[in-house]
Order: sequence, then structure tokens, then C-alpha cells
Amino acid sequence: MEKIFYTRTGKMALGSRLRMLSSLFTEEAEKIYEQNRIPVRAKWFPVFYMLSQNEEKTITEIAQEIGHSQPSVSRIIREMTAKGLITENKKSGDKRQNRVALSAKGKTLVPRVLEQCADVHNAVEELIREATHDLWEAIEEWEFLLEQQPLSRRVLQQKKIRESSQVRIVNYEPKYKTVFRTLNEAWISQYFEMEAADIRALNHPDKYILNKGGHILVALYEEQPVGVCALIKMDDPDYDYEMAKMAVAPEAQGKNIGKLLADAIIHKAKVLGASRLYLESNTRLKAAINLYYKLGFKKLNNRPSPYKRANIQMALDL
Amino acid sequence: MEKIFYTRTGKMALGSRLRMLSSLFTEEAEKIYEQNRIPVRAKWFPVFYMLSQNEEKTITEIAQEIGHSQPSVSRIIREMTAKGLITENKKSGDKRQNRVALSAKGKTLVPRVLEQCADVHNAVEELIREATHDLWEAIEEWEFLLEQQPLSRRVLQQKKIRESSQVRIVNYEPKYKTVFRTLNEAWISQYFEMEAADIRALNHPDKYILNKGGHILVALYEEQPVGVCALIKMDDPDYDYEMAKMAVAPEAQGKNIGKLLADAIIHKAKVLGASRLYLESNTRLKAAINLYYKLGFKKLNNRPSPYKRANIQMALDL
DNA sequence: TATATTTGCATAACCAGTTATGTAATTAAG
DNA sequence: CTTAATTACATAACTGGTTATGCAAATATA
Repeated sequence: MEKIFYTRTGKMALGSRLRMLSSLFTEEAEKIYEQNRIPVRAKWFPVFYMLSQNEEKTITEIAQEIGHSQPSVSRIIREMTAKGLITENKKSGDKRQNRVALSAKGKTLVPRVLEQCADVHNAVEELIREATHDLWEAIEEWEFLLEQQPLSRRVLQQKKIRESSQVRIVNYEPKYKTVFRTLNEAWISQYFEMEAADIRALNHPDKYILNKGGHILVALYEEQPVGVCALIKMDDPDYDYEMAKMAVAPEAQGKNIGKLLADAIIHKAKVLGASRLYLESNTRLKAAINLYYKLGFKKLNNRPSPYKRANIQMALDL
Repeated sequence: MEKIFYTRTGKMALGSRLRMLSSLFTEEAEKIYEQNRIPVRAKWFPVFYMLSQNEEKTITEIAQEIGHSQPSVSRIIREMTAKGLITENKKSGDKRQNRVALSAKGKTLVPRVLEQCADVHNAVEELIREATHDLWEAIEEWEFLLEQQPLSRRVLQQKKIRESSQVRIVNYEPKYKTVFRTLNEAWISQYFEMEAADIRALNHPDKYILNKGGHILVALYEEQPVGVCALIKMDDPDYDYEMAKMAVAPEAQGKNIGKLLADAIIHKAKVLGASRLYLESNTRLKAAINLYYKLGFKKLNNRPSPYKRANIQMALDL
């Protein structure tokens, strides 16, 4: 492969580089058996090795132990049988099983294969010593890291980071009045029903939110308003503000906008000197509840609410 | 794959680990396209990327640039065409060529694919930062090291090292008389013809070699004599000894025995206080001549020889 | 004890690549 | 200017793996 291609596509090429390196190894392995005149195919090795550990085994056992699929082992056994390395069907009780073992001819090859195996081991170890970056350790580590969190998840996170950087949170202006109403109407009427308190607040945000000492923030993605959230002054002496009326346009979801809005609202509350935030929601809104937990909100016990849909209430100490 | 299997077979499993890791990447790549709703197969990426660099290209050009075989690109282009991403056959002069380019539909996907490509790049870079062993660098280094000397060569060297350690060089004893004769007869009559001087020396090594102040060393492999070499006292004031009658049994060749014998002979000569060694040979014996050069012997100009087959003469200053 | 489920494995079909092959178009050589 | 060699590419066949499928044997369940 052209080196140029790698450097131009960046780390995206890691997959194909791995493929190339692994196919190089496969080819070389085949050559090694040839040069030692061992009549065993390189790809038989795992099966051969398991059987060299003297006991007879079933196809499925071998497959599990070497991490191949059962049909793959099935075929390798067929090929090895054709070359006379395997005695098949040493039937035990279970007639479904194909208990296989190395034939006499197969057994005579064992020491040579194991010697060669040791040579390969040493050659690889020497390569590792020669290199400054330990490929073996690196693979082990990557297997672990990718098991912790698969590449696809990691890429998704990168996407969110990238898209977050294209989001701007701005203060409410009269031109966002419609957006504030429609975005909220959308999710409320999708999951629940619009209530009197909703209609009041959404139709007259100045009167019911802003003029009472509240605030509204708007999220812009590519300069278009796609999310809103309100910080409403409360009368309750225990709480300073309520975080409410958070809505993100469906087409802009998955871009971390909810989180960015909430962060901005919390920051705003702190700047305003608040020490405790309140919110109410409904457990059907899984993603939202999840976000609130991540922000540090804690569930609290019933407090009267003007909304029928509220079945969970949470608070955050700033 | 069972972790146990790795640890038991040692570094031999490197190939299959690489294969597993690379197939993991392939699967994840497919998922990533899916989760971003990009209607492009992961395996199309290299081709797509090349074409996104705006110019139209021929199949073969693409294949060379991305390092795939031509039929592989041919098929990818067919698949992409079926999905309407490619406009084919933008015919230039050469009617054999299939000049392809992204269609309008294909072009609309370019920014999304490139964005995703950047996300993958960043995700991998973060993984590299997270890991202590740099997989990317390791692969690069291994590609280089294996290009310098392929794995099969390295394994061969390991084999030689292992077998060398099973070789013992011992002094001649009367019981090795037959071996000394037959091993030498074998190669002489295979390549040339036995001459009078050969027959004398091989039948009466005591009289013609040992009693004249010469020595014979024997190489044992698994306690069997498989190689011989003689150090013959010379009359010539310019040279102390001649290294001659070196022979290794065909079945024991490739185990570095020739080298070990020669080293031992040279060492013996030094111990005996010699300062210059002489040998004669024939250029048809490529492997032998090669060995002599490696030992430091230098070609010299004609000196009379009792042997017809001698067409090259060499000397080594100790 | 009859029936449903599970298991072991062979076989088939698929996959993403490869090498080998055939053919038409082009270029080089006589 | 004809013939030979080369080139571009599609197609076929192979490779080393996979998943899907089907069947018979064994086990669990009613």
C-alpha cells in the first residue's frame, strides 16, 4: 500500500494496516513450515497444538479452546484427516460427537512442530527486543481498551465533541419566542398533554419567566436555534430557581446540546448567586433524567407541583 | 479466543491475534458508518476517499494508490455504482480504461464521510494516548523490521542457534575413521572425482594427517558424527596449516555445522601457534566458498596444488 | 412414555480479499 | 503495415475465515 495513502487518511487506515500485517504473518508462517519440510499447513497449527496435548477431543471443544468457529475446525480436521494426521470417530457413548486424536503419523510430527514453534517464539521475542514499541503488549492493551469501550462508542464521543464546538449558547431575545414555544410544545404533546401552566409560560415568557427574575437560554447549531431552556425564579425559600422548559429539536439531538444547555443554565444560576436548583420531570423521559443525574441532581420527596405530568422532582446544590 | 491458548502457544499466536484485532476494527468500522447513517460501506472507504480528491481515475490507478488488487477495486466500483455513487465510463481516448468519478449523489456524501474520518482519527489518537504502548508506531516499526528481514529468515536463524547448541565438536578418534572417509567421499564423488591424494588421506588419516602434526575434528549432532574437518600441517614456510577435507552429512546441513567446524579448526590453529591458514576449493561449491569469505579468508593467486579440482585458493591471517 | 428442546457437527452459503485467466484495445517491433 | 507484446479490466476460481441451516442424537419436560 502506498505510504501516501496512510498519511493522507490518518489513523483511519489502522484497520487495513493491521490486516496487511496479519496477512504478512500468515504468508510467512506458511513459508516457515515449508522451509522446515513439515507437512502441516500453518492454519492447522491451533488444532494440531491442542491435539498434541495428548488427549482426544471433540470438534466443538477444540473450536472453543482455540477460538475458531466450529465449521472452521470441522474443515481443518477434514483436511488433516485427508493427510492421514488424524484418527477420527473414536466413538465414545455419544454418537453425535466426533472424537478426534492425532494419528501415529501425526504424533511423529509433534516434536518437530513444537521445536519450530519455539523458534518462532524466539524470533518474535527477538523482534520485540529489536523494536522500541512492543507490538505484543500493544495488542494486548488495545484488546483490553476496546473491550472497555468499543471503537464505535469512542468515535461517537469524538463526534459529540466536534459538534459541541459548533454549538453556541446565547441569551433569549424576542426573536426566539416562537422557537421557545414550538420546541417545548413538540415534546410535551408527544409524551403528555399541554397543560394550562405550559400554555401560559410558553405564550408569555416575558411575563411569566423573564420579568419575574428568570432567564431563558437558546442553543444555536450552525447559527440556527435548536434548543432552549429556562431558569425560573421560585418563591420557595428552599430553592432559588427551577430549571424547566428544556427542549432540543429532534434533528439536533445526539449532539450533546442538552448537556451544554444545562451546563449553561447551572452556570447562570451560580452567577446569579443561587445555591440550590430545583426541577421536575417525568420518569418516562429517560434521557433527560439520565442527564440530570449526571449533572448531580438528586431525587427528592414530594413537593407540590402545578404539573400533572411531574412524577419526579430533583434538586442540585450549587 | 481463549486467553489460555495464547499463553500456551506463546508468540506463535501473534498472527492470529493480529487477525482478530483487525477483524474487530472492520466490524466496528461498519458500525460507525451505520450509526452516522452514511450509506457507504466501510470497505469502500479507500476508493471513496481517493475519488473524493476530486479528479476522475481509472480502476488500476485507484488500485495502486490504495494498495488493493485491481479486481478488488473493480468490484467495489461495481457495488458503489449499484448504489448510484459513481458515474462510470467517462470515456477519454483509451477505450480500455474505465474512468470513474463520484456521482452528484456521491459528492454530497463527501463532507460527512470526511467528518467521520476525522472523528475516527481523533478517537484512535485518544486511544493511543490512553495506551502505554503505541500500536500505530509498533506496526510501522514492525513493517520496517520485517521488510529488512522477513520472519521466515529470522525463524531460520533461531533454528540454527538452537541446533548449534546441540552440536559438539570433538577430537578425532579411531572410531571416526569410517565417517571421515565416507562423508568426504560423498561430496567429492558427487561434484568431482576421487583423486589419488584423496584416497591416501582418507584411508590413512593417521599416517598422512595426524602423525605429520595435523588434526581432525568431528562434529556430533545428537551424539552422532555428522561432520568432519582436517587441519593439515604444511611444508610451505608461508603457511602453517591447510584447512581441508571438510564435510557435513547432507541430512545435517543447514544446521550451521560447517561454520562451527571451521571456527573450531581456526581456534585449534591459533592454539597451535599458527599465524596463517591456507585452503583450496572449487568455485562450484558455492556454500563453502561463501563460508570461507565470511570467516575472513581472502582469495590468493595460483599456488601449485596436488588436486585437479582445486580452482580457487584462499588464505586467512590469524 | 411421548414430545419438546438442546446439542454436536456436517454442509451450504456468504464475505472480503486474493491470484489466474480471457479479451479487447493499445503500443512496440519487425 | 502487419504481427507481437503489453495494458486495462472484467470475470472466474480460490482462500480462510464466517454465519446460517438441517439432521440425528441426547436430554429435559409434560
